[in-house]
Amino acid sequence: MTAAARIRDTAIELFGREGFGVGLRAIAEEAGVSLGLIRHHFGSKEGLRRACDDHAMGHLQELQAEQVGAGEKTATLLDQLAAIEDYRPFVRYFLQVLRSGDGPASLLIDRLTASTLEYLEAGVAKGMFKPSIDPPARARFLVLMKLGAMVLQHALAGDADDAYDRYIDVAALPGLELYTQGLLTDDTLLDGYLRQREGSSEETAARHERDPS
Amino acid sequence: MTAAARIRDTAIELFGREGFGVGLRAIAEEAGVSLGLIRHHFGSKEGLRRACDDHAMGHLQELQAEQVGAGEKTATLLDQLAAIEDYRPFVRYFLQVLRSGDGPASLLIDRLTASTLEYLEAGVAKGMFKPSIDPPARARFLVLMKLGAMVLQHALAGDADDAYDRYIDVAALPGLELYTQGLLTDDTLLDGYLRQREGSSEETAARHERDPS
DNA sequence: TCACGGGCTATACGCACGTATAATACGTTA
DNA sequence: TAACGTATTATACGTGCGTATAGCCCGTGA
Repeated sequence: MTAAARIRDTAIELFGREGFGVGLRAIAEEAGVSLGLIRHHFGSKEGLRRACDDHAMGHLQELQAEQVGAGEKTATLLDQLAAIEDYRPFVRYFLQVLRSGDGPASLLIDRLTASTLEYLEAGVAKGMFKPSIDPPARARFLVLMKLGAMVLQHALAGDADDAYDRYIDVAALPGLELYTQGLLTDDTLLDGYLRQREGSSEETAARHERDPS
Repeated sequence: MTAAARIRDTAIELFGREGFGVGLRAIAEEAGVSLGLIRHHFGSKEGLRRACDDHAMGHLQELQAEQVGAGEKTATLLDQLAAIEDYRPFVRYFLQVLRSGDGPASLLIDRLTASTLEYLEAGVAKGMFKPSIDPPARARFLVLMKLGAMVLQHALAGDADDAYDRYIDVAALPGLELYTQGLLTDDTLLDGYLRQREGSSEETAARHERDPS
């Protein structure tokens, strides 16, 4: 393996375990190279970060293409990745990206939302999932909740290796229960919200009628 | 207002807006004091951090005691706080605490879980919420998802001021929908999980029977 | 009146970081 | 063989950080 690739992989590992605050010297030592070589190959810390992003995103896209339509249960793509030991460094890296918020975080969320939407719609067609009033919004919401919980759990666990397993332990039952039976006993809150939204959107439409700015 | 209090409030504001990586010099300038005074009053950066934690947690507890049982809709305590302009700095600070994962993050989650559990059980008693197989696990799960989504949204928005409002916009409808009707059309997944769990816990019990370590 | 202590400041120390530069080792090509 | 570019290293620079120290200002009590 070329030294540049080794540096990149080490960086993904260390960024994932300790966050992007980790120093280049630590990465250099862990990779068994000098500090200068990192700079030689990647130009700057941000350059190294970009290379890590590209590499990780490439892996994600690759797997996304492979497993399209292969999912059966309620597992998201990141779940499937985390279940495979070899991909855990990437999952950890992605969680750090999300936690930092910058860089390709929105891109990552958009991609996972898209694949989730696809998966949900297929499930709706098969009669497995209930239809939604606003399918894209539902997909995004579910992704946001799921990833958020994973990020949080990961942060709480002090980035321990078994953070993902512990997440599964605490989330499996309540998640299935919520997905199966919901939480509310009647529709009044949802109906109320829908009526209110309809009202305000009509107001908005009326305003636009008068002054279409 | 005493200078120490001004430093503390400024620190909560800046830590909340820019994260705990912010320098003491920036805090000192914003508070209109010298760098040394922070050290004089709080000993170290960690001391200042502790003072901020205590102050924010105190506010939370205070409000928690005030509003016990006052909640009506599906809003968590942090929602109620975020809705009041004056408390947004505290909400931002709490989100940063959760994001960092260290310090009182678990304590914060435990407290919110406890109040959520209380709220859920009251709702179950009133026939508003469906009962759960494992109420504490459900409460913790809901808190983890909700807070996680908030943290994520906050991180994505680059800590913009309207992050919370944008969160409400995207989460209100899908959230109500999920809470009202669930996601799955039948109970097979949940039943399957329960059967499997029962089986493995019987195995565990049997193992403990033989070798109660 | 004078010593004293706490609020407060100015300045400096040491460290870790990302960055920059110069030099070395080495395989490839003319 | 000689020239050259690439991989790689060692060392130094500048900066911002948290921390440390010495001293000033001033109200208070003996």
